[in-house]
Amino acid sequence: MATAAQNPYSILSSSSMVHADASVMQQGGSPFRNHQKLIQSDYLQSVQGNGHKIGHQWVSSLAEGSPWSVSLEQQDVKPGRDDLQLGAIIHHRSTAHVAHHSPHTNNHAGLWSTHASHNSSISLYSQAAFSVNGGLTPPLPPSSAPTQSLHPGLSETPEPSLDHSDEETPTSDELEQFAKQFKQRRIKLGFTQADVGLALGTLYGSVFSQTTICRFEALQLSFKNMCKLKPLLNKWLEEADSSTGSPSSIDKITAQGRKRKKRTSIEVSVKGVLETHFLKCPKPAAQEILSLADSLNLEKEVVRVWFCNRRQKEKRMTPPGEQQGHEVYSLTLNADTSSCRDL
DNA sequence: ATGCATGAGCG
DNA sequence: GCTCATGCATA
Repeated sequence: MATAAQNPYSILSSSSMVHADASVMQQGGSPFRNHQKLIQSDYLQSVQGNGHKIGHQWVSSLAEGSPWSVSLEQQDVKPGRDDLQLGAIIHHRSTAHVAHHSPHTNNHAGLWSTHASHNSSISLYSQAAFSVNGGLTPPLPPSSAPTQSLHPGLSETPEPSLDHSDEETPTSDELEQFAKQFKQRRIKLGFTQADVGLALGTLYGSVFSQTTICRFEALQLSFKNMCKLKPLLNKWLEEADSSTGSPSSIDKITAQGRKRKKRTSIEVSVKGVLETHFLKCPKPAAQEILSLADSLNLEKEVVRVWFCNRRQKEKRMTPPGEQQGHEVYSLTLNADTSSCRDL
């Protein structure tokens, strides 16, 4: 496990690996507690042919009456910490303003915007730091032999007799297995999650972020989403260990500047309230959202999004409360979800 | 690793 | 205005 951590290039993700490894150890049961529900979804989005969505969408959509007003504000004022993951990419961040938001109640329009800071708002994919190798060239392959298969006896790994060659909808266990294996191989090969995401772009056309790879490995995506990504990751895996060392496409999809609303930080106490409401009513009506937002001194949109995210979280393979291992079918969020009338 | 956010697509 | 896939920014 420590292999990747010794990799000098891995600084940026070493911490996440450590955490993640811990969770891998305690897997056991099927995490698909919402399985039925997951399969029910119908609309298919198919792989986006290209991962380059250069976005100015935020800015443009603003023009047409969105509550957030347009601004050229630079979004980051991060103290130190995050700079160490910048690796080779030189990018310039400016320390503009600090406080950004909500001293008071439901203020619409332009809370976190308004002051234009003309900064070069070029936010690169910082987590993909050494993206100089978008292809399959491990920064520094650890000593372990790459072509070898994963060892079957680490935690338990029953290894279902499944060939990763079929693209038929896998079972939850298969996905779980694959995810676990994928992660182990990935680490052994000396790649970070960000590397993989980038490589997928250079190799197959659709880039993915560190976040997505991470969530895949942790089974934190919907069942369908997992199924969609599996073949791609599988291909990468095959490529990766067959072409260890061979230089590949060295192109890089460098970033784009996209204006994004500063992430709202919701206080724990407030989260508690939201959580409570969610349990009572996971799908509050607009009016309720409004009053809730009002009483919590949050923007309505923030509350609305919070509920959306909370619902989505509920639908993941690995539900919020537990780490995989035991199946606890507690909250059975039903699809119909009529809005609540009494609160 | 995860919280909040965005946007496509769909009623 | 929701769901879903996805990701920037942050802890």
